Amino acid sequence: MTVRTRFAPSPTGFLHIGGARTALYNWLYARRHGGTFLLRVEDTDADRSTAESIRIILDGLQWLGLDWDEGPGVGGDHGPYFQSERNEIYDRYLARLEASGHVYEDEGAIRFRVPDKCITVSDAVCGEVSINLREQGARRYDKEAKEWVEANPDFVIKRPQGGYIFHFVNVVDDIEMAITHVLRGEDHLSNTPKHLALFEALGVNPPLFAHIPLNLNPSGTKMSKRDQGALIHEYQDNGFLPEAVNNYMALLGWSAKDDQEIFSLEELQSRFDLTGVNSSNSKFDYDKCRWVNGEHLKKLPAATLLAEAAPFLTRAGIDPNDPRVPAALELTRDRAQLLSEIPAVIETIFATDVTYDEASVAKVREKAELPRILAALTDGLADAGDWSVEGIKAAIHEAAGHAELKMGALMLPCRVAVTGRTSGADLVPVLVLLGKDEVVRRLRDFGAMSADA
RNA sequence: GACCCGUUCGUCUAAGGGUUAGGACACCGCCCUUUCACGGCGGUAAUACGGGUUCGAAUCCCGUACGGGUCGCCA
Repeated sequence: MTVRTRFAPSPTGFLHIGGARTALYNWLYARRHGGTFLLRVEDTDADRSTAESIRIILDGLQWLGLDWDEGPGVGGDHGPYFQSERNEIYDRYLARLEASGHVYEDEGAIRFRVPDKCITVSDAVCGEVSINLREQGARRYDKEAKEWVEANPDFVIKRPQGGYIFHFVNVVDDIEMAITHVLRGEDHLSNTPKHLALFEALGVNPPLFAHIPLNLNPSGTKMSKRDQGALIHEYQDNGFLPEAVNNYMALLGWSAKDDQEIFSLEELQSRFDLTGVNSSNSKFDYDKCRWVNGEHLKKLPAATLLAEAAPFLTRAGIDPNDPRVPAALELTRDRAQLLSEIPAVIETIFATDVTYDEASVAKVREKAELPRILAALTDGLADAGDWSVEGIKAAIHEAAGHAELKMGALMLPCRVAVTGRTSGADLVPVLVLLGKDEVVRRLRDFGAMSADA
């Protein structure tokens, strides 16, 4: 039997990390087993679904690289893939339930007759879970009034106005689309007996269910769209790599059972397994997510790094086509965890004016011998014969000798004079990229500025 | 509130009856680097609690506490 999994988002206007992770697990499972991953849009609630809100979700999946084999834009033999276009199919299934006496009308709505028996979900992650829907549904807790009210355990599957309800369309579509494995959030575990009852009434064997634990925010409550890291499009804006986001999402709720933390998508594909999915909720850790991104950044091929960083460079006023950019980018690999942090590391190379950081300047001015250091540096570098890493090092070394100081004593003043701050990219390569004239000019300017002050 | 699921360092997790309870992020220290980082080494830090079962429990069972979820003519 070929594995068929699906991601079935409802268009809410954003792709939430919880949804994205569900999509990832389904995608990985299908890819791992040579199966089919399909995308179905659950837009039965017409108020919320707009072309725009659907587009955002599709864009998010595309950015992550979670391509679907059937669904919007690619078609397939089990379409249409929008629930809003599948009414004729739902009508047909409803007719079957009517014929077998499983439904009845109640004030215009159609209710499904819930069986009075214990229904057991055999879940690949949670084990066996049993519920009697008739007993469970006989009363309902009114949260506002904080009291119990009588309830009809037979749940509605079609509104008086004609629209079908989630539980019903979800089951019908999983049948029609021949879904074999349903991996979804644990918030659906309590709904699953309803779905099993529908499968049984329709005489169809249910798919295998695997309810995955939820991702919580750092305070331990459900991630809302306001929580840091909740929205996929923000990862893109903030300078994350899609592969790193997939890596981190995979780690939230799944383990390869060894000590590996950094995975390429291909590795994830070959390693992902339901037995590695754990059963308790996890809290989102933005710092670790950043670290994972940094690790991926270090491994990126030069050309890819340039392509990924380009929009961020442009935004910071650096021309990605500048011939010095590839070399400059190499200086950022150990210093930036996000693409968005890259410009700050190297912008001084491309700037026409140095921006001096007050604290950094103050630190250097504490030194009594600063004028002597700057003079030695300026003269030494101006006379440097070979403007290369080795040549510059030799020149600085020589300058230190003339000033009767150690080379280390010159490096920080040089850094502040040339770049404006005490921290940044490896200094000597920066000097190389800057060019001798510019470096000497900056040293002179800083020297003059310090003499005035 | 009823029902369901869960509980190992602050966080993500490993250990499926016998380990000095392992790794990673974060944090702290040392080393390396004549700059800034990376890196290396080391440290602080966990089996929620109480009962069983067993020669032996993080691991199996029961209870309690805590957390999450579901209880719609939302998905």
